[in-house]
Amino acid sequence: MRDGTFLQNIPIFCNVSDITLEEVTQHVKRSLYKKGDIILNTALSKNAFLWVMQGWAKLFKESSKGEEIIIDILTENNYCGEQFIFQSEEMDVYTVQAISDIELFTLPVPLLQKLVSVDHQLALNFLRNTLEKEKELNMEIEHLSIQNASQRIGCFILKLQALNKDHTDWLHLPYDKSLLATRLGMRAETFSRALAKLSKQCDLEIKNESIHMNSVDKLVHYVCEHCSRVSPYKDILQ
Amino acid sequence: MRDGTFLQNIPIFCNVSDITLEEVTQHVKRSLYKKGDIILNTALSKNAFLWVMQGWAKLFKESSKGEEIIIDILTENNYCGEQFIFQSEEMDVYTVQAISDIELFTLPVPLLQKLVSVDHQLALNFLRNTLEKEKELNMEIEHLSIQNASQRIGCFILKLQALNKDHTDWLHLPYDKSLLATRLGMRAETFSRALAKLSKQCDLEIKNESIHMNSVDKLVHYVCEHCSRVSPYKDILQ
DNA sequence: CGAAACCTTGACAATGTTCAATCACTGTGG
DNA sequence: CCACAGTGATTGAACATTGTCAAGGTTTCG
Repeated sequence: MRDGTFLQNIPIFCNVSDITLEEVTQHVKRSLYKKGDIILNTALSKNAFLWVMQGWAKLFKESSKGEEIIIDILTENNYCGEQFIFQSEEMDVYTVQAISDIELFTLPVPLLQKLVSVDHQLALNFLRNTLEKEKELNMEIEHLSIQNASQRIGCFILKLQALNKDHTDWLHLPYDKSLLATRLGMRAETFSRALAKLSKQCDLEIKNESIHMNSVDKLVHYVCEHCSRVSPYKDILQ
Repeated sequence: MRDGTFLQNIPIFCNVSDITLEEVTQHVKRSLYKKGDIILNTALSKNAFLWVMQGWAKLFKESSKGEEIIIDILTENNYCGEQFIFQSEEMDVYTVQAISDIELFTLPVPLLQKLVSVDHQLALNFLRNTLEKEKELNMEIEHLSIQNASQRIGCFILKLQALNKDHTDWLHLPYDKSLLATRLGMRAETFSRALAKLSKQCDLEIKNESIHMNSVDKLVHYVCEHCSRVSPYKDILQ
């Protein structure tokens, strides 16, 4: 726990001052959780910055009617809690739950508030990462408007392939299909039908939660048809 | 043009150093444009940070098929071009056009790059504003999933009311309905029908582009039904 | 094995899109 | 002042997509 060398590979802490690194090292809490574990409850979430190193977690809260509202799903190099660094009066609190075995670290928000206000490089790193997030959110909005259910699923599969550094032949959906459906803005039933349609259209083999692409090209062509992105997955995938 | 006192009321430049303020004052370009004017073309956009002081502008680009893709619509205290401050290889360029008479200022991106890397307070201001934008984008995504067409229109009307500082009885749609439809993720025809439905449901009077709310409460209740926001317009409006 | 959770399928309803026709408003030129 | 073209807005009808509800199938795990 005292060894903070891993921090220097985290984009947020790249090139920050030795003092910052020292303070962070002293307060950082690395943890492992099992699938299903509650990582942060609503009381804790507003005081924690959380960075995922490996695995998957979901952020959700309860609506007034008691149903679960998914706010975000995080995987490696995603994070949450940055909104609390400049806390305004009213802030969304949420619960964070592991949806796979997961490795992560957390930091107290008050510490980050202090460090960001002092360490210029840290502020710049946060700015860069937040701008990147902003860009992704803009893409997501565009996709919700112009992609149909099958295309959104296909887009998710392509992102999964980009995460698949070992280039294994088969991809595995990292969490439940019903949760994925919610994440992609559709019902579980729609997901089921849309995935079936996609697999016919783009020559995918599907066995339960495993997917094999016979032709990445076909999938990219079907998914990225109307996308405004300068370089969609056409170029990212080999 | 030499007088930069107005800058201190712009959130981005609040409390920045005198040196920064001096540099910005020397390079800032305040401008007025008429409705329809092109403010930045695709070549210029990637070198300009743009802040709207009054009026409305649209950001758009051409898809591969030549159709117009709306990226964003800006009004007072909105801005664009912040993505270029940390330019990665591939960046979206766009065209900015005035959709009402408009007052704004621009700054060269390279200057901002330099100032942000030197002035800690400026970096913090950008970070705060970007986090705020991130929050708004998250709300927009939630709304696209859970609100129907009428509710999204109602939500826009409530935001318009929040901008209406003079508390005039009648609101005026600030730009074409067809553009507003696109902005809200629907077709012009759907917009037309959904607005008619909304006006019946929530007791609105509508004459061309003018809208009068007979009951803000009814509208808020209809629009914010499922919204996860801590304080929706219920509390913002008197 | 058996219960629980998850997924799929069918029938039908609700919502939004597409295409074509028409209407309303604006501004121009005769 | 009117005719007329052009733009934007509305409406109707057919269609496509997605949501809803209910039933049944599959997988997982004690």
